[in-house]
Amino acid sequence: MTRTFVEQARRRQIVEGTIALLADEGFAGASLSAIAKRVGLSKAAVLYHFATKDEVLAETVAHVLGALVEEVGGAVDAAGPEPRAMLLAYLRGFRAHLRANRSHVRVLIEAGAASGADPASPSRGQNVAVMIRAGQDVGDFRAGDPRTLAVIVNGALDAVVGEWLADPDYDLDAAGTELDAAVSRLLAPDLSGPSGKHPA
Amino acid sequence: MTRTFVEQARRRQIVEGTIALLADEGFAGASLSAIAKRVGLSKAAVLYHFATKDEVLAETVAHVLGALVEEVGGAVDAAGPEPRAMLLAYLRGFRAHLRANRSHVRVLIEAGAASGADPASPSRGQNVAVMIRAGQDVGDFRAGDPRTLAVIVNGALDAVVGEWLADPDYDLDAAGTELDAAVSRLLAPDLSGPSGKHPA
Amino acid sequence: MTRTFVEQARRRQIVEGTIALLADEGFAGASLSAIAKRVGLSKAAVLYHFATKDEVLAETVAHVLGALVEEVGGAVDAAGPEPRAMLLAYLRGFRAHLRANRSHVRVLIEAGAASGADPASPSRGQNVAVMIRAGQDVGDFRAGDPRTLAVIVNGALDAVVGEWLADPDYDLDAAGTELDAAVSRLLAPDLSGPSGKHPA
Amino acid sequence: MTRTFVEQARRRQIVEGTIALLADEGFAGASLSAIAKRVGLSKAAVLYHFATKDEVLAETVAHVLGALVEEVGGAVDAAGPEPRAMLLAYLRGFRAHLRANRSHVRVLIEAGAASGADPASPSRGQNVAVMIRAGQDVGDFRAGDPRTLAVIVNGALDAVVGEWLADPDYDLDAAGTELDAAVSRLLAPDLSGPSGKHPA
DNA sequence: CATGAATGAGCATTCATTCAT
DNA sequence: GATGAATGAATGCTCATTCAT
Repeated sequence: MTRTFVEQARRRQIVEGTIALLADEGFAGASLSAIAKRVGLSKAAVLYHFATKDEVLAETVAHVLGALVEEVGGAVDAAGPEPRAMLLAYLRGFRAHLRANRSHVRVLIEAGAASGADPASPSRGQNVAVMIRAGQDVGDFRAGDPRTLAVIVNGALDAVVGEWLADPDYDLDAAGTELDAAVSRLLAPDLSGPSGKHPA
Repeated sequence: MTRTFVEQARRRQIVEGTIALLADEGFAGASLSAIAKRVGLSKAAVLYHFATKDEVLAETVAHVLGALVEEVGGAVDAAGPEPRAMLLAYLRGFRAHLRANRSHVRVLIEAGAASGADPASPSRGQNVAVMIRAGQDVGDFRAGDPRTLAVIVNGALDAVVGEWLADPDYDLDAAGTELDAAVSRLLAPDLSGPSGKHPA
Repeated sequence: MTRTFVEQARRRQIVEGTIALLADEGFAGASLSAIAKRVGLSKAAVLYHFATKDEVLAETVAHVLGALVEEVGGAVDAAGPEPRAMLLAYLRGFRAHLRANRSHVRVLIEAGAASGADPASPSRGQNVAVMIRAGQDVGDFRAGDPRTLAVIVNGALDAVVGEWLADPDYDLDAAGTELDAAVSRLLAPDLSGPSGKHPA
Repeated sequence: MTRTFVEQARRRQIVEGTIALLADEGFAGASLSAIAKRVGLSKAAVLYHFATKDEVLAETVAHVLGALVEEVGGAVDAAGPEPRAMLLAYLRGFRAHLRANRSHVRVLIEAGAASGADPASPSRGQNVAVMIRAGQDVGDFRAGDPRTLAVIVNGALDAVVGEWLADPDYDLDAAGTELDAAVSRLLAPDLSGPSGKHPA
């Protein structure tokens, strides 16, 4: 179970190469020999460090997801405890992380499309839903099913990043500003009345 | 060039089977023999009706996309010329079509993820952008880059449908109502001033 | 066994198409569907007239061979009975027939290469050998193993025609004149002595 | 680029097996699995050493051709510089090499029939033509188009070897002696006059 | 007579995986 | 640690042939 330092470095190296390969060719083009060639090792060497090709891919996705969660999670935590600020930090941190790690985007998209509905683990939706519910509780956000609102917010966020991936000329920062405003508006409480209570 | 009626029926039957298979296994599992087994034919028989496996997949995607475009496009056109009504018809028609054709959803998702950014052809974003711009011109929608707003709306819409695909217990109708409201809000013009002019 | 007139015409038509196809693509490219397409029939229609694809090919080769034997044989018989004149008629008739039926050449070459050594049936060599032996008996040709001399003459003849097939600019008539001279010389009796007697 | 010694041995082994297979079944029967079975490997193993089945066949033909050219070319060069001696060395060396490598013959025949007109590369004819022209220049050979004379000589040579391939009882040595005599006669200069000048 | 439809066998090739070294 | 060698299973596709109509 305990891995030597060198061993960990080799695994990391293989994962990095796989990310780069996935960014260029997608999962469909990620054969074991393609991975090996990218990393500069033999196929057998890759399978020496990983039991299986699927393990390589799983760890690659986990790594991408982990990096995202770590950075974005940190930013969100740092922005606490007001829900509005946390949600904003989430939106901005998410975009910032992927702008800085463009090659991660395709991994996330295809991993999401292949498996469940949500690219970044099922818990992503839940985390955002929790933030939204908290905002509703303090009256920052309007009423509405938190789960669905979270789905909407995440969907919009993913779509903006995806558009940038497909078209590098697309201005992600400008779009991000637009997105922040849109999320603000769609979650803004009604002017009249208290609302605040979430139903479902 | 002209195909006999029976021939068209067979092709249709193969396409339907492929849709069902893709819904269950995704593109990665859609080998020719899997398709053939699903349809109840031999591999060679499938290739008798289609020149190539890729042609089967292409026609399948085209069929799914065509059905979507036809129904949703019809609903939008019927909703006539006010942009708000058209956009609402788009959101509702899209959900209604996919609720009635659940197996189409995964085809759209994976087809979109594989090719460009947008599942339903690049023009989907443009069509929605045009509706949004029209709404801005008549003062129904607030200012903001139509392209990004369209990306946001479509992203939210896709995410809601995707959530329903991943979790059949998810109440798509309730979520849809929530989504309509959210889109309304995020596009609603500011109370003060006319604005209405789109920048980019 | 007895075939109707129409039936024979259809078979002939298929054979002609196959000859043309073989001239263009060779045996390797002569799939049943390629044959059918060339003739303008369905695969099934071809197999209605012939039990088997191999039967099509066999009859095609037989037809090509038959045409050759008939014309050349006629010319040789007409030139008789002097062996020298007959052999000359053979050489000229062979070239003339293939110059007039260029598409037959590749059929003969590939049929010969695929099966035994001699393109045009094993008996071709024997017939030429008989002519040579006759010439030796009357003192027109020098001594030497008739079988080998026949092999040499036929080999030279085939090579000249093959060269013309490979290079349409090659002057077959000039080469033919050269060949006739060469054969004359290589079979010419020695000036001194009687010889004439064949050994083996 | 550089291949290990063991790797070269394996490739050679596969090539040898392919030669044997081609001798028995011809190109038409040389499927990859037939090759693999002959060598005692799996199909995948053969494709591990060669990128492609066509590469196997190409290297096989190249090997056969190379061995022929090397041995015969060496014999011809050693016989130099008189044209008559060189041509004789060519005829004898060619037969000797193929008598010692019977399995090569069918490879040469079918490779030649498949591609251009001439089994052993287009340059074979040219090389012989050059020898003939040289002999004409020194008055050893009679006048006549060197290209056609080369075609005739090579055709006769191939035919003799082909006859021996088809009938193992055929006495190749006796036939070779006969062939040498025949070529001598057909190229012998006229008794009267010098001639020697080649026209075309 | 002729064909559209269908199929099983075979094709070359790719793949993830195993193993001796 | 790492790799070259090898393989069985699966891939998309072509083929000659069958058969109901």
